[in-house]
Amino acid sequence: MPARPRTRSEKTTLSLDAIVAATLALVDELGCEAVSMRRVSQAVQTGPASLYVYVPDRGALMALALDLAVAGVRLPTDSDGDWRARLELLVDRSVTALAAHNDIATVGMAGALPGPHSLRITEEVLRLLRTGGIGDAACAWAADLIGQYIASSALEEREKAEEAFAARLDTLYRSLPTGRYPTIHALAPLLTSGDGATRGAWKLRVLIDGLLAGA
Amino acid sequence: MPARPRTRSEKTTLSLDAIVAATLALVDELGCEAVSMRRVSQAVQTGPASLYVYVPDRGALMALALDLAVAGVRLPTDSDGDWRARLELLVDRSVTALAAHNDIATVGMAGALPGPHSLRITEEVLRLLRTGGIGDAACAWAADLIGQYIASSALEEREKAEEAFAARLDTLYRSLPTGRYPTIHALAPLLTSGDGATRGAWKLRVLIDGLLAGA
DNA sequence: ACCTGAACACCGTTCAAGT
DNA sequence: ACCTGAACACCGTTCAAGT
Repeated sequence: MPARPRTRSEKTTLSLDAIVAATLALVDELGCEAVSMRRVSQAVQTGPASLYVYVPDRGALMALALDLAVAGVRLPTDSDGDWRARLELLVDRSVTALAAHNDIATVGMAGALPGPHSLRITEEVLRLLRTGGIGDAACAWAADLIGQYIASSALEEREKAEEAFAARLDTLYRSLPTGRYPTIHALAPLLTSGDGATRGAWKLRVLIDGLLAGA
Repeated sequence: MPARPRTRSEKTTLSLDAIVAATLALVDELGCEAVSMRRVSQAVQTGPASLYVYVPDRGALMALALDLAVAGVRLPTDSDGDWRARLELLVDRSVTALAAHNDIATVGMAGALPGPHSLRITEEVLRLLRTGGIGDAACAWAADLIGQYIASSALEEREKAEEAFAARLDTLYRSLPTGRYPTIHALAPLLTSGDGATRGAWKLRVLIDGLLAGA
């Protein structure tokens, strides 16, 4: 076989998709804070300056990675039940998708504008709430509340260090002076009990119950 | 008058309190991301290495600043009404305190352990929920949910750039293709309507209604 | 004993220069 | 036209050396 006359060896052509995918993979591995433009550029085999051809700055790149994290979320279908069952399923899938990518949800709370995949989920949340007969203004605010819930819960449920954090919290609670913190002390076993999914389902139920109570 | 024989000129003695206060002031001014150990050390007139005598690392310093941000929150008293009114007041005060310090709430979501002032608020939230006759397990999970709500809302309501962000969101929503995002398009005016406080009060009401519905 | 200068191994971003 | 080396102005953290 003839020697291949490539100039760039194994190097894949640079593209926005490749850069964003590499970014998300690094977030999975190292967490958002440790993902630098330089590390991303290494992962796609260039220098840091080359990334700026595709992306205006680090924040925009992280926002793209956030949107990619949520790209695979499937919207519930008719066979998934009534509007409420479908809403709970959609929210749960969104939390799971984000939690699977370490602390990528922090990007959303940092004030990035939502990308197309996030918007697709927001659109469906709003549509389901309306199907449920919630008033328009309440839909708008409820979608906001649900968005907050998704981001917070994704952070709480993320795979890396969830149980480790719970254990540190538990130790803290038990070490607290009984005099100043009697209730925390009394409820300490409950405060860190249950896995993320169970707590999440409970919280989401509370949230929707509250919505319906006010309607 | 005699020449003062000071060696260190105007320099205040270094102390943990001074360092934490300087850190929070810089967060107010620049935002968490831009607050570096070097800038803090400048503000207290030393070199960066000196901070490590008082604090193990940047994360711990930010956690102390977070706790300081919430140190001034007054607990509601008997004259503030029943448990629910008092809970709503306490949560509102906590959100306001955090929102007054730029994006300091991000530190909480980044997984810092709660400091004594945060714990004092958690203790009172739990106590009030119990007073309301909520079951112990529900109290524990509800306190968690309320904590998430406080941090998220503080970020949403922070003074810097709240209205600017709402305007950017509004522009985005209106620019969306009607075909793919009909509901967002239809509700666009409502999605960014209302000031932070109004939305916050509404959300908190929903949350507690939901708690009571499930009890 | 307490403090810190200087160094190490990093950052994000820009821009002149190269192909 | 597209890409990037090299530089600029920063980082967090450590530790040997000073007082």
